[in-house]
Amino acid sequence: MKLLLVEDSQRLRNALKKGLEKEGFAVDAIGDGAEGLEWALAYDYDVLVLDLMLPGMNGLDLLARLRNAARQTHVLILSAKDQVQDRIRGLELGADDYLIKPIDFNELVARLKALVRRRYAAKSPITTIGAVKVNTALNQVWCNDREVALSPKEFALLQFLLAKRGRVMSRDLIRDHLYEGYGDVTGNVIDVVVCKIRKKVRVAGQADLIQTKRGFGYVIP
Amino acid sequence: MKLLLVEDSQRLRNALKKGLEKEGFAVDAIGDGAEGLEWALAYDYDVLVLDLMLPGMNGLDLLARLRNAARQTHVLILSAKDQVQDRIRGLELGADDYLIKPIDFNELVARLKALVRRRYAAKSPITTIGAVKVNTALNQVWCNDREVALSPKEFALLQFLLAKRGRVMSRDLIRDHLYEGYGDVTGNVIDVVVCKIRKKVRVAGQADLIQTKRGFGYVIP
DNA sequence: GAAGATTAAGGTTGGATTAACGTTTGGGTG
DNA sequence: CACCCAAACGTTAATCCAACCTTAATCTTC
Repeated sequence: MKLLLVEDSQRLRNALKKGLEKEGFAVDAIGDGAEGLEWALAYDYDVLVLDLMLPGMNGLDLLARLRNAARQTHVLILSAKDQVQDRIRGLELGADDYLIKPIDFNELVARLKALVRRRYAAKSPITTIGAVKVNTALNQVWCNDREVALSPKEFALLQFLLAKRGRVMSRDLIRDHLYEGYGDVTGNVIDVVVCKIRKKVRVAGQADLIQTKRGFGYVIP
Repeated sequence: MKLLLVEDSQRLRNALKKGLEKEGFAVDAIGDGAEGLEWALAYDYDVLVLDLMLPGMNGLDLLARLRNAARQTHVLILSAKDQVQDRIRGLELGADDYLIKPIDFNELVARLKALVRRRYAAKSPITTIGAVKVNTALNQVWCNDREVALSPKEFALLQFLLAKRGRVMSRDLIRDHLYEGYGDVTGNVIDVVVCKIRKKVRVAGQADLIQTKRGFGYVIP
């Protein structure tokens, strides 16, 4: 899940980035409003976390211009306790949710996941495919009623393919969704991660959860 | 692959033209903004590479007018590092991608190819012809409600003929689209691929999806 | 130092390409 | 008009190479 974080304070920015990455998000973190808008317009993020007080360009302006460019990216606003008017304005401009600083990290994660779920039109955080059950809210995977431990990256990949279920995802697309920035990651990383997931989530006598379409990419059918 | 390059500096223009032609693009290179707009409107380019700093007409104006004329041509912007505002404006106006000077030529080529791919993939995703249904978004082909697996090359060829439906495509044209850059592909490759597609997508008692116009090429009528 | 992420290397598979040969087409000729 | 021939096209089989899978080693991070 690709996430853009636009936040003034470097302390908070770094802390959030780290925490969110542990939760399986691929985070691009920007400190400047104008630059943030640039990134938001240039790429297709799953969700945007937006502080309202920004140098370069005000958070509300950023949001307005994003919506003006007809972008539907889900946006969660971070605001101070006394910025009631701004918060209202933000929701009017098409923000999808907001949190008041100081932030409860777990609540932030929960709300972000809800937004992502909404984006992919999944009603429930739990998906069951054959003998495999995935809970995207708790980052848990069950296989034949036994929990299997996936690493953050493994889980992120599984979750992404699940969100795009039925569609074949090329390695390029997967890479862009699992890693920050664009196009820098090379090699066979994706292959290896897929291999590991398969090994962990394998049920004897059954087709693999993740199938490969040679020359195109991977799918969960 | 028809490409329009609108770039002020003659040095860069010539260099890019040569390089891109070596990569298999058919390049029209223009140095003036107003003239560039004329060309962009006059022909149906696969992709437009647009410098922002131009004599005659500003690159952003050019882009605005192009979109104003309802042209969907994919546009890649070239800008200097400090032109953040212009870049944002460009993306808002409907540019599809941008690169910051100085340009990494390989990255330029990679991104241009991605844009062209997007162009041919993002038409209407589902086409039905007789008993055959093609979903270009999912890389799937259905024949009599049974999915048939096409290889990447087979799919690319089918997709190309579909995009040009009704028009007879010569082997040369097809080759140029399927084998960008490498140029000298000889032999009967196209014939073989067509044969394979036909075999896979054949419906008893019905004319083949792909028809051959002897001496001219292939069509999907 | 332990878990996870990434790179590297080897083995395997299947698509791409070539080449050879069979088939059709269309026009020229008696 | 029937025939023939050459070029264009169709099909199949064999070879080659790129994509893929897996394991192991190396690099990061906490």
